[in-house]
Amino acid sequence: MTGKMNATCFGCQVRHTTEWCALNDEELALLDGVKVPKTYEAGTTLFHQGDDCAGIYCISSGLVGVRRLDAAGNSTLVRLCGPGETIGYRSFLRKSSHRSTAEVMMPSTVCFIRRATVRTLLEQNPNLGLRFLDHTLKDADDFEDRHFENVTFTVRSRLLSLLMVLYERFGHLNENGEPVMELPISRQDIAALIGASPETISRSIGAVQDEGLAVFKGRKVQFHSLEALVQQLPGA
Amino acid sequence: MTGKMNATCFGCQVRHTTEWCALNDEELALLDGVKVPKTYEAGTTLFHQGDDCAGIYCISSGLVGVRRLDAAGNSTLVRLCGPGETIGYRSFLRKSSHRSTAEVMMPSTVCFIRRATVRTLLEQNPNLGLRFLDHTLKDADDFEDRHFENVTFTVRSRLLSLLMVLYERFGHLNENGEPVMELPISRQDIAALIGASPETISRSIGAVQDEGLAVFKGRKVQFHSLEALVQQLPGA
DNA sequence: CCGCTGCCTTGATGATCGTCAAGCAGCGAC
DNA sequence: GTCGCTGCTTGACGATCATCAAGGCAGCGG
Repeated sequence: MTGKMNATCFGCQVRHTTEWCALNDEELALLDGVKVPKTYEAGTTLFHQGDDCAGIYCISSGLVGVRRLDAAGNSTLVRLCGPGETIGYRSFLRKSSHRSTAEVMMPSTVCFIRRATVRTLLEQNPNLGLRFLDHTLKDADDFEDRHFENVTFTVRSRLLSLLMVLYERFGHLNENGEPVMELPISRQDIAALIGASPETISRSIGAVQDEGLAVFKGRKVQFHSLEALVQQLPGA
Repeated sequence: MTGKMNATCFGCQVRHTTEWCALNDEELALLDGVKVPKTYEAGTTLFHQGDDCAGIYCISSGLVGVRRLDAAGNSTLVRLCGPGETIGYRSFLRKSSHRSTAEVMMPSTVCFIRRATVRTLLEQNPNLGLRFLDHTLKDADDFEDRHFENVTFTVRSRLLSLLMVLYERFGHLNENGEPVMELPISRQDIAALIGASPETISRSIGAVQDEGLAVFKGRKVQFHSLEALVQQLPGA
């Protein structure tokens, strides 16, 4: 079942943040005609690691997690993608199979665009290619940053850093004007994201709580002061 | 001083592995006329973190290290670039300042190409843009892999992995048919690359040696058997 | 030849973090 | 309700790793 509001690309709320903002009306009509929008419930997988890349996915709402399997077969959350983000595009551009698994983390509506369609659009509109280039450049820089963080930060710092990133997307002020957030992912996934064991994360959260920076109740977090938290991050 | 052999792009040994393989003879002549080739000795820095991106650098021989400064001001080696690789191109494409410092690690000859020249070539030849896209895609995937490695591998595994990567570029068989290699970087830089302290690296090297996998003497390494070493890497 | 300096090693110690195991809270199924 | 499941927490322990400090060893200038 698909929500009425996002049924067409023209009405899509997040289009201007995606690669597709490079398209003109005619091209957008083409895209609109062949895209496959769908709402998924949490737990669904869009594609599996090793699958052929059949096309790319454009998230219109919700949250999708990208996972990778290690040598032992354990699935590790590598990153999160939200509304306005495109996934599977790198495998598409490299004409290779998927290097990771995409799993829906929250109820989400996602549009699928077949490989052939994207190719046609890319040939018609060179600006679309530049958008993909921009996206790839940003991804490369992001991964470089995260690699640097993992090497130079402690688990505690990485946790605080992740909390701030999540807050930017999922946080808000409650009725008392206090910054609060509902964590979109489990502690196990938090652990995988920052490269630590779930137990260590649990203890780290406890420590952050003891210092009065935030209060955790299940997946609900209430921060005492965002400024105090930012100050604790490496780099002043 | 510039070596005679690599004085022109047409004679450049590594051109077919660079982005410039997309250029036709006419475009190559343009590039050849304005490029600035130079040989640097070890220790020189090509550009500093935070500098404006004046153009891109194409390594024709030698080795260049990419460093980043952490909050405390320590410089940590992030990656190595060898002949046929282009550096500074992501800052150029994003029209931003350099996110890292490039330091010559071995005597190297490097060609500098001014920003305006690259722009002109990009406008003339769309294939060149595709080459840059490919390079960026590869970089993004590489960083994703390394992030995954850092999170899931131990220091020992990361060391062995790095040794194999270095061997592919700097290793060879000696007169007795044994695989040997001269390490291009210091232990401190090895430590930074894999995210560990120099002391831990020293001890890790000792352990690898005790197990008979390799013998280290200063920067000289002699492997007992590459197959045995590969088997020790995670993922069978 | 001496002393210096940078780089590497080694040892001792403690902090951090992973692992194993048990207990607990929430939650849906029945 | 209560059973069982899953995810989270806690404790105890050991392995790993960083830190501090001392010493060795080459290269180099005096």
